[in-house]
Amino acid sequence: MSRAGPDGSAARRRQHAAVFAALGDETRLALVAALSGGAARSISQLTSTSRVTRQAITKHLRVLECAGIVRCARAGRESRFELDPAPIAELRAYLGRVSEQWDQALARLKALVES
Amino acid sequence: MSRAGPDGSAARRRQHAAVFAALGDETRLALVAALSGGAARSISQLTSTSRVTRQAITKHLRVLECAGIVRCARAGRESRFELDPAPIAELRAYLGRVSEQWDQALARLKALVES
DNA sequence: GCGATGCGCAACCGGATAGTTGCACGTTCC
DNA sequence: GGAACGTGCAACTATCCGGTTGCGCATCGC
Repeated sequence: MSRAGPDGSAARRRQHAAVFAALGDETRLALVAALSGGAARSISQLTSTSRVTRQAITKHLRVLECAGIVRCARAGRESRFELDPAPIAELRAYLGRVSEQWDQALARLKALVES
Repeated sequence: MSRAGPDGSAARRRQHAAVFAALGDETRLALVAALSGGAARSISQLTSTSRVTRQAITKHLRVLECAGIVRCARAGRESRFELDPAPIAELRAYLGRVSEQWDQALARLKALVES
């Protein structure tokens, strides 16, 4: 398990797992989709299009914030949340490294068979 | 929340969430890394490089299998697991759509400011 | 000032999950 | 045949997670 994968250190893997886990929920994925439009939205706004309580949405937003996927800025009496695409881009790059490693393995196998 | 994001239907979102959740664990991420080399490995092999029990590894492999990330094939007395890169590629594409939507929003904002 | 709005905090609940241990069964190999 | 190996199944525990409710506080608008 400590074999060098497409991942860096174990700490890096832990970080990736945290972001994956944050995205591993339907409601949170919907929040990300709602925020991917670029506009910052308040908790109430994000709750209005959902079927669960404002508190539930708040918890989900905190999870996303801890994973770095989302940033919060207080504006008057409302908390406006905004997407931070950096962790998402990092995750995408990570998945790309996994796929790449897989493709290279297939290519090596193919070359071995054809030799 | 039902606003059209980079996601398709709600069912599609549910599926994505399931795969994200499957990857949202350090141990499972390590398993994926170990299997990304292309070779199929038995449970004992995968356990030997880990600090947890074989049973724990087995459970994690079942989770990955349910998410479609991994396939299992019985070979004699051992179960050999192999990576299926399709869901990972799909997730990568999904993250790409999120980033793209974000970039387009930024571009529109920039155009608006400069007009 | 006062009602309405938006939020945070805390407690609580049910179900999922990560992990362990113990045991039984098929398979391989000598 | 018998020992060693690789798995599967079941039970059990502790913890985490998603969700709700209730309450209190700050802020905005009239």
